[in-house]
Amino acid sequence: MAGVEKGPDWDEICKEFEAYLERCGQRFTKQRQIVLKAVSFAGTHMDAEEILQQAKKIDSSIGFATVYRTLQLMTAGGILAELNFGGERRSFEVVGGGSEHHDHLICTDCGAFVEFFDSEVEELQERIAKKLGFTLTGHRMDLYGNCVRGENCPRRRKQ
Amino acid sequence: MAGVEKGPDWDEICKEFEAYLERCGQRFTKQRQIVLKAVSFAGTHMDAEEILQQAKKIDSSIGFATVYRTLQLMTAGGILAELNFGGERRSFEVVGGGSEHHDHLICTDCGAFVEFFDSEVEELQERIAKKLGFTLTGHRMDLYGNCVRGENCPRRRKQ
DNA sequence: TTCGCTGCAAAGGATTTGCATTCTA
DNA sequence: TAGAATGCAAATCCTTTGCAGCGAA
Repeated sequence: MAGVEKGPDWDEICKEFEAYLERCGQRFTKQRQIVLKAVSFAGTHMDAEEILQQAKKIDSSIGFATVYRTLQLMTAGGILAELNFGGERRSFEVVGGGSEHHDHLICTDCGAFVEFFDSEVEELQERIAKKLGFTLTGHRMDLYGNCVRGENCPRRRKQ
Repeated sequence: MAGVEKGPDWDEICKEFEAYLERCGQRFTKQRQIVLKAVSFAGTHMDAEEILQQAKKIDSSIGFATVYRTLQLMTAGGILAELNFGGERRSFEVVGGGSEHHDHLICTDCGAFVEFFDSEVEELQERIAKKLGFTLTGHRMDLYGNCVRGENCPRRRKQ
């Protein structure tokens, strides 16, 4: 069943990151909290620039280095996933903190963006991996298409 | 059914690129042929550096600029698809010239790489896109997992 | 007091661009 | 011959790193 994703729970995600940091003997500093807050803020994927801007609203002294270092940590800790949509710059989205896994559907005309979850896809992927002799640990699936708005789409990029 | 992909046919892919260039009022130059040859050579994805090296074997005077410009053209023309596997540098693979579409399965331990095609996946994706009000034009699906070789894998990166 | 963390600035790497020259239709 | 395409080098853009000072256990 295709449906809409559930957002991450702040407390849970916070706890998760803190636990990861502790496991690595690292500290859950003010800046790391701010970056975490910044990246969960939008509820969708953001690139480093956007995350920095958001973080700066909370503490303007934060710099790129801290943001990048924190993003790396959070990705390693399974709090964030890294996304790359064709040609665009690297971006990140929350996958920890009880946020449900989802895939993406992107309109190539206007950039409209839908996140969805489909259990059939998940099962099928398991079966495929198994058949090919792999133990599945993760996946990403991006669908590209044109949204219903078609030629009337206000954000349409090309005619 | 999961299976192995079919490689591109050189004549067909050549014709396809030439037709695209003609449509855009551009020329099918010697260098563009060489880059095309270079990227179809390996039969799998290659990054710009690898493509340049391959191209230089045919004509050592070719430079990065030409390679990048040509890759961009070929991607726009639907001859190549751009790939980004987590964190690694951008790479490209042939999707035109009658090469069959496929998805990827990557071992996160050793980098083992399998290309597969599964018609159930294709159908399912169509259904999902339709349900969400999109006309599907393309997709990519990457599965991550651990290959059978497990701890005995000679190329294993981490213990 | 120690060791990790931060911010700054500089370094690094990949990709793109400007320009004079060369090539192709 | 005109407009494109090329190769070089310089410029950009994104990301990482080095380092001195700051902060938390």
